[in-house]
Amino acid sequence: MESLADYFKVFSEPNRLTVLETLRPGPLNVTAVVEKTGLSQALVSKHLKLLTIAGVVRRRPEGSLVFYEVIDKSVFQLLVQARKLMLASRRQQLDALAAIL
Amino acid sequence: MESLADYFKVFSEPNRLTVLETLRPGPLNVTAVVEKTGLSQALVSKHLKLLTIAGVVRRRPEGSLVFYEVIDKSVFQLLVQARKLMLASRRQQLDALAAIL
DNA sequence: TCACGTCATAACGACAGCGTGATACTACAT
DNA sequence: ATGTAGTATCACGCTGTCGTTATGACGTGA
Repeated sequence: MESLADYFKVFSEPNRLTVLETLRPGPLNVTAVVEKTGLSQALVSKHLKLLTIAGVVRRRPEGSLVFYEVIDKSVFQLLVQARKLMLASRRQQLDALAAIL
Repeated sequence: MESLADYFKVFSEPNRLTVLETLRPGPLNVTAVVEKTGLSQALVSKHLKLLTIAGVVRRRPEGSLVFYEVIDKSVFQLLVQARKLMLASRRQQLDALAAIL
């Protein structure tokens, strides 16, 4: 996680966001995430690894299972704020369009 | 701007963030941004176009110049919050490392 | 009209990241 | 020991995007 851009990059992938959302309610092991998301196991593992490296998620082996959980739930605040800005931007664009037409 | 991931993608590029930061104090024309950032003119134009499409920035032609300005300055709030989370994540990682060693 | 400064776009090569299929690794049960 | 379920990783093809160079388009002043 060198730059701020790299940090944003973590959340710039739909499937990765899906995985992250899956962990919102609480810790899950890999297979559970696979089932909830419908993504392939290899892909889920990759995204979880990336989220771990990014420090967003914590890895906790438990027997033969590996549980992942969100370290700081305030990341979801970031998602919320981003979504708000996104929607506001859309409105801005529509207004600009209306001004032209 | 389909998904939330796409919105994050807007801020996941170092040079694009640099351009955006340049516009923080106020509107600038393209050449001014080029000079402040040291990036090539073509590249700056591209990033500005993307930021415009994303609804982050507004394009305002004025004579032979084209000024760009940030529409909603609360995007910088997003950047700040992201940076905080990023730094917190780093601390988490160091703590985890220390626990192992 | 011509030249010039400003900005946008096209075409291209380079590279990173995604998703898949196959395979390795690990813990546990039989 | 062997098998099995769960997880990680490798190798690969593919697509998207980044940055550059070159060129096009537009407005302005001589």
